[in-house]
Amino acid sequence: MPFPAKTDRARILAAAMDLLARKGMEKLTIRSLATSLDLAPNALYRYFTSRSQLEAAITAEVTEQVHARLRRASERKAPEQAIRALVRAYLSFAREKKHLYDVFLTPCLQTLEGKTAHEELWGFVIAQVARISGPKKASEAAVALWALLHGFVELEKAGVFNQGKPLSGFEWGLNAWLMAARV
Amino acid sequence: MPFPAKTDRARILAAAMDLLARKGMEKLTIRSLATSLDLAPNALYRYFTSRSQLEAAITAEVTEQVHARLRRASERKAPEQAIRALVRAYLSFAREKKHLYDVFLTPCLQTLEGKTAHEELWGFVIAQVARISGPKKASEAAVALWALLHGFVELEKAGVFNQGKPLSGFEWGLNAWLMAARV
DNA sequence: GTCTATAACCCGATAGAC
DNA sequence: GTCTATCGGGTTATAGAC
Repeated sequence: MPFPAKTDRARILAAAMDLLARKGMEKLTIRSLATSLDLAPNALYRYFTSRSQLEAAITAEVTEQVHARLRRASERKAPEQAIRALVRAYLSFAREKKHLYDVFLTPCLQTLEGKTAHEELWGFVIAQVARISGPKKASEAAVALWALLHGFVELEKAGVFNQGKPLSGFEWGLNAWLMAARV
Repeated sequence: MPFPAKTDRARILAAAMDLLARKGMEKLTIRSLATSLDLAPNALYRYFTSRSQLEAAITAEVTEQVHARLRRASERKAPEQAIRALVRAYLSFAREKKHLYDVFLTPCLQTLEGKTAHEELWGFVIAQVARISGPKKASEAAVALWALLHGFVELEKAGVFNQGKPLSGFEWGLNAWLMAARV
C-alpha cells in the first residue's frame, strides 16, 4: 500500500491529551496537534470528522481517568473513609490536571453501547454514596456531593472568595453533607 | 471634527449583552458586534483594547445583575426565608439567562476602586449567611452554599445525572446545609 | 483509502488615511 | 474617532497524487 497509515485514533488522542495537559484547550488546535504528530493538519480529519468530535473523545478520556482515580482511591475502604478518599482524589485531580478538568463536564462521546463515560462515573458515585446513606436517598445525596465538589473547584479557580479560606469552607460543607447522609 | 463619535462604551456594552443573551458567547465576535452597531469592526478598539477586556466588562455587568436580583429577592425577609429566596433567584437566573450565566464566573474587571463585582457580591452573600449562622462560621458556610449552587447549575447543564432527580438532589443538599448552618 | 495541497470562510488585531 | 486594507491564524471542505 502506497500510503500506509502513519497514525491511528488512539495515537492522535494520546497526543491531544498530552498537548491539552501542557498547554490548555485554546492551544490545542488541529494544526498544533498535527505538528506534534508530524502530520499535515487535515490528515486528522480522517480520524475525527470535526474538532468537536475530537473534544468529545477527549472529554470521555478525561472522565475515564477521573473514574479510575476515584475507584482506586476508594477501594477496600470502609464506607465513610471511601467517601473521604474519593473526595480527596477528586480535588487533587482538579488541581493537578487543571486543563484536563476544564473539559471534564462538557458533552462527551459514548464509550460502550449507549452509555457515556459520564453516566458510568455517575453510577459509581451513587454506589459509593449508597454505602453510607442507604439506597433510598443515595441519588439525592450524590447530586449534592458532586455539586459541592464541582462548585468548590470552579469557585476556587475563579477566585471569587478573596481570602475566605475556601478549603475550610469545603470541609465545612463536607461535614454538613456527612451529617445528613449518614443513615 | 470630521469623525464625530457614533457610539460610546455603554452603548457597546448594551449591544454586547443583548447579543450574548440571544446567541451565546461564541457568536459574540468583534465583527458581529460591530455589525449590530453599524460600525467598522476596529472602531470598537477605541473603547475596549481587546476582546478579553470586553469579556471582562461583560462579566462585571452580569455579576451586577445577579447581585441586584439576589438583593431584591432577599430584602425584607426573615433570615432563613431570605436564604431560600436568594437560592431561588440564583437558580432562576442561571436557567433564564443561560448564556449570561456561562460567563458569570470568569475573570472580571474592577468596578470601584480596587474591588471587583465578584468581591462585592461575595460580601453580600456572607452577610446574608451570617444572619442565620452567626459571624463565626459565615465565611465557611457561604463557600459551601455558593459551591452547592454553582455546582448544581453546571452539573444540570452538563446532564451528568441521567435522570437522577437533580432538583430534589439540590433541595436535599440545601436542607443539609441549613441543618448545619443554623446557629 | 490515505495523505498532500489548496481554496474559501471565519476570527482578532494592527497600520495608516482622513 | 472611524474608515479601508491587510496580516496571521484558526476552521471546513475538496481535488488529486499514490
